[in-house]
Amino acid sequence: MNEKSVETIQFEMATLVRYVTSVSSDKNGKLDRSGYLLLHRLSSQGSTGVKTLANEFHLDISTVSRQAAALEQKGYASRIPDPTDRRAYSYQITDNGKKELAAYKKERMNKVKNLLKGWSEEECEMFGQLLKKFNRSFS
Amino acid sequence: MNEKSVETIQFEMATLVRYVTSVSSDKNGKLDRSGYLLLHRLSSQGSTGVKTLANEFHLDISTVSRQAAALEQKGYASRIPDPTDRRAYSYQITDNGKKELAAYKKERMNKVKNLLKGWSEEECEMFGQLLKKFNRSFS
DNA sequence: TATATATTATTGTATGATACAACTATAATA
DNA sequence: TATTATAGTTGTATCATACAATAATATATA
Repeated sequence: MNEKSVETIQFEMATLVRYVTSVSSDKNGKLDRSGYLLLHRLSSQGSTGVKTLANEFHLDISTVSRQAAALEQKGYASRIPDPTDRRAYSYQITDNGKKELAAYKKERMNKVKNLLKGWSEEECEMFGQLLKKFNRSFS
Repeated sequence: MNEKSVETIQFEMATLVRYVTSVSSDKNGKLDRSGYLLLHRLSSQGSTGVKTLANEFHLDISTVSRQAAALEQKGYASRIPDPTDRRAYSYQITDNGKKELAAYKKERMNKVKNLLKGWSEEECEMFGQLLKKFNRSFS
């Protein structure tokens, strides 16, 4: 394994996170990054409870619990009691949530598109696939 | 611009940040991610004040001020008064800071190396370069 | 020179994202 | 039935960030 490549990846990864972490602070009770990912999951793979979500995301249940509660509070998801297990709930995306998810995604895509100005088609494709592959390796 | 690529990048980027953001919680007063980047900067480009650092990092001065104070508190950097301007200070990495920087970097590299198992040399190289290019586009 | 303005940095306060620990309620098991 | 396991929430803590207010000093202007 080429040390230099690993070094670059490691450093640029930290740098990237610093950039992306800069609070977007859209405010107005809209979606935030964590809510976006959660809502995306609910939208693309259907309703489920916080435990499952936490496992999938490799996050603590308490973290997801709060994120889900925030989504519900904003009206983007609804908390539905499990009829077969009175401890359990599942979160389901609402129509309003679908709208906001689409809007937020569009906004994110515009930002990324802007950063990708001057990139070739191949580079974009490659970058996306490598990011995806890297993320898969966390699981 | 291929929408699909942008969509992938945008989504995987959010996912990546979620993974990396998971609190490492090494504790013990050691380095954290922000301290690592700051110390790296001080090490590779020399001493300077928080304003310059904040500009370079695209962070608020207050954020860097706290990060620098944390480094000083841990003994990894020292706060040196500017002899020509009594408002100003520069932060200089200490020997202890150099040691900790090297140790932290090594630790990070091991983690990344682990995630990169099974990747080809070319993929690693490409991923590093694309991350770098993407980060440059923030500036 | 005296006053006004700009600059460097710190500190107070707030939010987002996360974890761990304590707890409640319910289910499953021995 | 008594114990243990499970789903979820809430309290508390840390890291990472921003914005606003402030202190001290430097620079510019009247």
